[in-house]
Amino acid sequence: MGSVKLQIMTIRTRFAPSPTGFLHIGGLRTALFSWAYARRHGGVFVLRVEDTDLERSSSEAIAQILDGLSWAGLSHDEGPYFQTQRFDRYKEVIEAMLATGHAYRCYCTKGELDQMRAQQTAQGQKPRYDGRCRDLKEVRLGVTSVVRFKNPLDGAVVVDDVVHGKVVFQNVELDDLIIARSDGTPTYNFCVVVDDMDMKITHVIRGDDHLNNTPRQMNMLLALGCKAPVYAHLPMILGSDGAKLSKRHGAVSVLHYRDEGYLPEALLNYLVRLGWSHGDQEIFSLDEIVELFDIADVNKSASAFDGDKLAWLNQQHMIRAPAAQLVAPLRWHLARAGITVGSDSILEQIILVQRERAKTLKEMAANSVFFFKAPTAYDEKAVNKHVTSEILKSLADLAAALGRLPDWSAVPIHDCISSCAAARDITLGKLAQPVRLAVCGGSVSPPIDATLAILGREETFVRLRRAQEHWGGT
RNA sequence: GCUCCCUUCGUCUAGUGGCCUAGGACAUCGCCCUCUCACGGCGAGUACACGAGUUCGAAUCUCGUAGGGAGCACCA
Repeated sequence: MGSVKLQIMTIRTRFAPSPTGFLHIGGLRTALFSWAYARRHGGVFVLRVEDTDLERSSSEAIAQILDGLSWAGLSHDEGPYFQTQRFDRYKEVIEAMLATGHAYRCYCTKGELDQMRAQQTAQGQKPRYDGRCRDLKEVRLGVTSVVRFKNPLDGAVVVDDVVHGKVVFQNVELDDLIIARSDGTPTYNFCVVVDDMDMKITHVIRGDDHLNNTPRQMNMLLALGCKAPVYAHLPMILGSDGAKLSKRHGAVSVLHYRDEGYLPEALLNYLVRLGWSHGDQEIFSLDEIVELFDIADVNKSASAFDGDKLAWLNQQHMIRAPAAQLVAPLRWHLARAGITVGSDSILEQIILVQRERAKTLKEMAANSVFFFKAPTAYDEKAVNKHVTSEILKSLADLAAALGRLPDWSAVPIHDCISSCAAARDITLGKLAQPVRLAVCGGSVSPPIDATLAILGREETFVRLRRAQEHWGGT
């Protein structure tokens, strides 16, 4: 038919973690890119758990990965599928490949294979299966067989990668990989192929440590009469020292960032800027990421993780977010610091005055404990510096003046402190610092007027009196 | 060892032959703002891994070299 084939293809991406450990930022970024790409094109984001390694997979890891994704807000449209629940399907495909001659049984023992590899390595060759069982006619008794894929012997596979461009692999470099172990269970590379085919994945977005697996997967797809998906291999994320991120070295669970007081949108913003940019823009909302992100713009080189920039972005997001949105997480962090807060309104007020002086919610919580717990000690150095007998007199004046204020809010409080200072012919700072010490115990807090306003009249007087008594005696 | 990938300020990046004596951001340092701490504003230093070639002209194209990474399992 000569008509133009205009097919509306639904974009389908997938995130396919193996539950052998926690979800770390590398995995989260892969998930983010797949998610964002699907969202941008109105596609479907599939979650698949690659748990064929029964030994190393755990249900705790699965739960942890799911928690991490849900905290980050990367919701999937399909799944989670579990490879362990698809063994019948894999078996079926293996039988079919055996029948069509795309796969064969191999009776080589582990010992034989080890010996083969040892020999090849000794000769400076790449260790690989030499195909000795490829054309075997009869079964070998007494040895349980594995099943190998019959990889083409010549020609080349071209991976047309969205981020790397065309990458050519010679088939001679590829050997016949095992697709079913001697116990019949399927192996990773094969499961991926069957799953991507069955789940109609159109775009495979994954770490570039998989680039070398791709030609084999494409060959298998071809043997199954299936069109290869579009591949995009993302560069890796390295530790802050430029070394590979691993569990032993710097890799932590994404939930660790929640515990440290980071906003998921800030983490995602940080991750999307690793290997990708949009002009000079640094701050992206989740919506903007969905709207602007394109894998085609991702660059090829690995990037190092920079905690300082993450912290800066986190603060920027806290400053931009509606205060109400930070109430729940701040309450959570305060609770972790031993403070339970009922009222939303006081938390909103605190957020408004604290967010430009904290990089994380955890830090904000720590800096805000004094609002709920009177200081048990005063910073000695600061007291020596700011509290004198003269100041103590001014403090008494101020307490009296504050007591006469009809309206307890920041502006009148500020005017009151300033006029008190002016009356004594001292700067505002000279008076504000002792007050600050009295109410929060240290020399750092939000502006003194806002601090007292939030603290409330009663509490302010209690703390002022206590400090005056304390300092008066020394 | 073999195959594949990567290489712009300390870090993340802009840059697709002339707009580049290389732009932005984080970090660093200085100044301003200022009741503290911050936020914010302004400014400074700092980079095209190296070597050849193509070209009137190269961060950008080609080839080498070096360095880094991945893969080469009955792991994923």
